[in-house]
Amino acid sequence: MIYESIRIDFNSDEAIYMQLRNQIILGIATSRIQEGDALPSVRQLAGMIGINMHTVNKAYSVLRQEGILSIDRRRGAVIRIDADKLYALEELKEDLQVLLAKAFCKNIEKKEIFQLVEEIYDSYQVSDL
Amino acid sequence: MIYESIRIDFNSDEAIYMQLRNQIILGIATSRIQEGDALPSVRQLAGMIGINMHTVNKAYSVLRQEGILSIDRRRGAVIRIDADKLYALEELKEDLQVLLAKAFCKNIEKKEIFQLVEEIYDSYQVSDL
DNA sequence: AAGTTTGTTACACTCTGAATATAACAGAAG
DNA sequence: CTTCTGTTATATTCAGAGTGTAACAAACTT
Repeated sequence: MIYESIRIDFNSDEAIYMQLRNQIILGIATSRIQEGDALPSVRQLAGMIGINMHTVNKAYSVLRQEGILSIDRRRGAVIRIDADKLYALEELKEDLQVLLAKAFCKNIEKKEIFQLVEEIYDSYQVSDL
Repeated sequence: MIYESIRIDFNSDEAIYMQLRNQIILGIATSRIQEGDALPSVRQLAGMIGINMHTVNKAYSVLRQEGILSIDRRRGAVIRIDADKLYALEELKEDLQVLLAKAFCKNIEKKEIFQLVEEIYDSYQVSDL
């Protein structure tokens, strides 16, 4: 993955460590990061992006807690896609409930949502062919 | 809508005004609040839930900015479902990209997501028959 | 007409979390 | 042995959340 491509919006109301976490997850989904890959060290990535070491560390910690990163002392931070789908599904459902409720308020039809999901999810699928 | 049914988790890391905003949106989607309905005044609702007036006011302000509430001086806060779908679709797409990326990392298949979307969205549809 | 309720705004305060900075430590790698 | 790693600790600044009190004009109630 080209870590220089990571862009942080410092004017955003979203926390930097959350933006970083999201971009890493997106990087995995788009296969720019692959399972087993080692991420840069917290100091390296912090230097690349231009933020503090602890901010990167927090993003890694969140990803580790979510079961996406596995931080090995010798290999560094490694992508680990395991299968704790049970909790992930529960979490996804709660997030979708709020998201779809607003979509419903905006008169966005189910067909349009299906199209969106299809479009986005397929863009993740194709990339590891 | 039974506003006494609104439950705020004070131990949550999510802001109170955001929890309230989400519950109102969910209330609309599940037809517990209907278009044209007038919401309680900021002081009333604050008294019901047991929070400050300004917190309720902030939730209303967010909903107003999202084009869901229309605050009229004489009629109070009224549900207004208008059609600025263009921006709503863009926003939904960005949120879905992150959400589905994590789902992809968790090996949640597209079929499972479709089932979730169908289940949730239908629970909104049926309620206004 | 008088009193009440409304949304709105303003100011001040506490508290939490985000982000940064600096520093130190043990373990692994060169 | 030196360098780099993750990790932890302490401290600071800053923004936002939440609450409290107060005031105002407009609208409603009686």
